[in-house]
Amino acid sequence: MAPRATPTKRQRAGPRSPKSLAESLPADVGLPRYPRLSSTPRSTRLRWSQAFIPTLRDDPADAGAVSHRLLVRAGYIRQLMAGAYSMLPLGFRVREKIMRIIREEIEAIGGQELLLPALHPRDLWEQTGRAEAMADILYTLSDGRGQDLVLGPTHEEIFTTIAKELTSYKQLPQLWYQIQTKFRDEPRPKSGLLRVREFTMKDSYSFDVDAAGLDEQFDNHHRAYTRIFERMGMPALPVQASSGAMGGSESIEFIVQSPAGEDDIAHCPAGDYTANLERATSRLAEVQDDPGPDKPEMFPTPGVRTIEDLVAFEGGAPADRQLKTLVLVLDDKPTLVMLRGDHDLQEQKLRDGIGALEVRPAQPEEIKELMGAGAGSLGAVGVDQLPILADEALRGRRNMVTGANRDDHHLRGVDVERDIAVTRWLDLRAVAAGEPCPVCGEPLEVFRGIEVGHIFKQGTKYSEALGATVQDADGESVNLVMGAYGIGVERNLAACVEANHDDLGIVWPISVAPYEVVITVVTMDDEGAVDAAEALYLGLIDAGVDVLIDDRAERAGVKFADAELIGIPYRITVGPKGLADGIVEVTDRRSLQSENVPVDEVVATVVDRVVTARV
RNA sequence: CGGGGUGUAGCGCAGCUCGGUUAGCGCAUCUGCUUUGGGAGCAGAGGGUCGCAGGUUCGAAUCCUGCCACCCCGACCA
Repeated sequence: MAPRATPTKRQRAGPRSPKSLAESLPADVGLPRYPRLSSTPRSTRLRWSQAFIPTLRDDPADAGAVSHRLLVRAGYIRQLMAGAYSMLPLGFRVREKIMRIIREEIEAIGGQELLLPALHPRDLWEQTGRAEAMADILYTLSDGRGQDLVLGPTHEEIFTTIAKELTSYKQLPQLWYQIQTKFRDEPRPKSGLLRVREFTMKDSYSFDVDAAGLDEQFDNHHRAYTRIFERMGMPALPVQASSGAMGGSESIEFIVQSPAGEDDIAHCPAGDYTANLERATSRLAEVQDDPGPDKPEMFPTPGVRTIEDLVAFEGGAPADRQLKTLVLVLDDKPTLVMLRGDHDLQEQKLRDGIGALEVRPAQPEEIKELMGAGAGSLGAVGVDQLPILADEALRGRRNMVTGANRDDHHLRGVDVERDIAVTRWLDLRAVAAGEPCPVCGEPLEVFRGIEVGHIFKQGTKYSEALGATVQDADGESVNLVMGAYGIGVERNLAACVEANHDDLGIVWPISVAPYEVVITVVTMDDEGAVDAAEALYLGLIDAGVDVLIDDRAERAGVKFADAELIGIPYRITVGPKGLADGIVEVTDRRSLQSENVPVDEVVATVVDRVVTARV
């Protein structure tokens, strides 16, 4: 992975060092002056020849996701171990710009920045029950005194602890945030920056005296997040989501469509419904059942083990007339779960619906012992010793077919409500692509996406557990009503690449590009080209543009390819040919369109374009 | 956690089945010359605990045992 960045002969020799070059410029370069625009202040004068930008000619062998491949190849990141990445200078700059956008937008809705420790006493996590609930991802350690510690995977506990100093409703609302490192022992880190074990997160927490206040802060975040992702050049869809272990009443996640993502999203093309499959619903066609017999009838079904077997079996039934019976162990409690034969269980719905932490299928031996038959012949008819959870789609269904709890036998004529002692009705089935939108009936599409942000209404879960209260206007002590709002910084960086690249490399939106402009000096051996390029460089720096000058003693082709790979939005190509006619070339990275611009106008032209493109 | 795969120079790989000189190739790097507007050519050079540990053997990158790491699929995942 050797960097191509090497000092040129001239620089090693000395006379072309940045300082002496600047001094050597004619006094009347005559470039217009612009007010300094907001820009990353550091390293503005670092030249490519000295920059650590270790680009690779070949793709890394073990990178699957596009963003992973490009970020490694273009010299933005390097892996230290599974799920832990170093940010190289280019990656660092992009990360800084993303954090700046996030800060601006959270400050704009009243956020106050703080910084909390990453190291927490385990006690605090015991108090909210999450030491257990999140045990599998929690990094735990102990110090020299034997105190148990955890590395924070999120910071509700700590923010709430600080919020205990709030005493009056008059101090509310409060909106606190930090940008800080999180640690999560992901069982399977993957896809480069998309799923890691150590990462930076912007997490904000809102504190209000009532639900109305929370609603307002939640909506504020919804708007702020929309702006953040727009500014980053990523179309992100707000999606109804499961709150999972975070708890709370409502949550919306923001999803960038990408095959590298891990979430499946049901989306109505008409635009009026978008939901994570973990909680998506659809409108199902009504099914008309024949009355059927007065009571279930057993019939032999030799060799029938699956729904499909029974569809094909003489005297069987189509899948939507079958009852699928699953034996699951929910937090050590065996439970029957019933779905229509052609429906799949959405496990997160089950978790959310009954508040279970651990869900696993029962072992074959357990099933045999509980039900008296193997998994291919199960049914809920006559079962009274186990809880029975039934999917809503089975309500009112009659004359169904299901297993008889006797191997190689099934029951027909089952009336769900008459014959089965359903403990609870729940929405448990996974929506499939093509099913009708619950709002308008259009067929839903299902796609994969990356979760780039998630906002939660948490209510009083944490304030209750930790005793964070204020007095309201009536002098009553009430629990703080909380919301929590997260954005993963590096994951956003990767998602941005997923959404902005082509065959040649990354195509950064100007708002987060490590440099806004690269000046490519075609030949370092042509003094005229070098001098002109350096003059443009200084002019753009003066104008507050983030500009990189490619002063390497490389061939033009190498410089062009690298500029495209690392994805700088504008390239100014300076070479003797053009200069003979008084022009340089300005190339737009996204369209790859070039145009000739007179040398003495190019700073103004490019500054204008950059400023317009900044958001 | 289950299944599969891979560890040899900065990166990408061959060599291993069938043990035997100083362990190779491409890219990258360094030196020189030539070249120079789309990943140059020639000549020369540097760079390796062959993932780790143990074992078998006169001799191990190669065979055996154990361990570790990384990748992919699944499970899992605020």
